[in-house]
Amino acid sequence: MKLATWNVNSLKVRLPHVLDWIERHRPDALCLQETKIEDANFPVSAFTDAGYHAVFTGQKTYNGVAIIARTPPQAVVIGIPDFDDPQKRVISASIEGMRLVCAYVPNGETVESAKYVYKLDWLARFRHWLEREAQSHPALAVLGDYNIAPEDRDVYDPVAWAGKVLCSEPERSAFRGLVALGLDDAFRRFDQPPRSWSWWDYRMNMFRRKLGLRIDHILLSAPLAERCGACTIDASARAAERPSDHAPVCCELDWPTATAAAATVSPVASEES
DNA sequence: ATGGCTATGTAGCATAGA
Repeated sequence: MKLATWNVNSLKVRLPHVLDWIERHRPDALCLQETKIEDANFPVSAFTDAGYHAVFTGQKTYNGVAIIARTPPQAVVIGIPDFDDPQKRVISASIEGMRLVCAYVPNGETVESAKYVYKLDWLARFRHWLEREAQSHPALAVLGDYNIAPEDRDVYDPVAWAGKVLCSEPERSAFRGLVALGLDDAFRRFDQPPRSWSWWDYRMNMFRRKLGLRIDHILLSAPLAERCGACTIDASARAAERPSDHAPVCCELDWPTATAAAATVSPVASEES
């Protein structure tokens, strides 16, 4: 079972990249952020043709999230319930007996910005909702662009970024608050190369210079975390022609799936069922 | 080097990303 998350920074521009990526990696689910596309224009058939189902909520120009999955996502919920946010940042659904939350956390712009206040308020509401979600869904995965570098080792120049947006203590505290719900940062369960990033600024040749931040994360509840065998960042996607500024983050779980079960069921057994 | 690069909406640039 493979789960992934990728901020594509426009699904219209990045659709060929995404189709190529799912063809090569065959994730069971891929969470997308910054689709920047209205629902009426979502490229449903491109994913259907690739053998995937898609659920999504989007808007023109900004934000927009989607879950692409090999099996039909069930019990789809748009947004954070009881939070009337016009910005399309959250979609959640169930597949293969687990609950997936796809999130695009606000950027915040600068710590002096009103957008930063919105970001912290948004994160508080997100946490409050996830606390209940974790209770009702023991197998919970929260994937997305958190726009938070949790620790100094997630930043290419922690001194220069100290206190800045994405690295400020209130943001890091909010991230730890999510972890405190029993959600484990899958990437840090394993030995990783030092200076692992998921985002590189388009400017100043930051990718070529290997200067970035790790701000895209997969958080797993205990039943999933203990079955997680790997978590990696596919930085090669950032080297593509016309890339997103983010790379996909991917985790593998030892988790039974319907497709795997169907392959192991004998013809006789399936006739009896 | 408070710029730089990319995408969108819209027809010049402004806004946003992080």
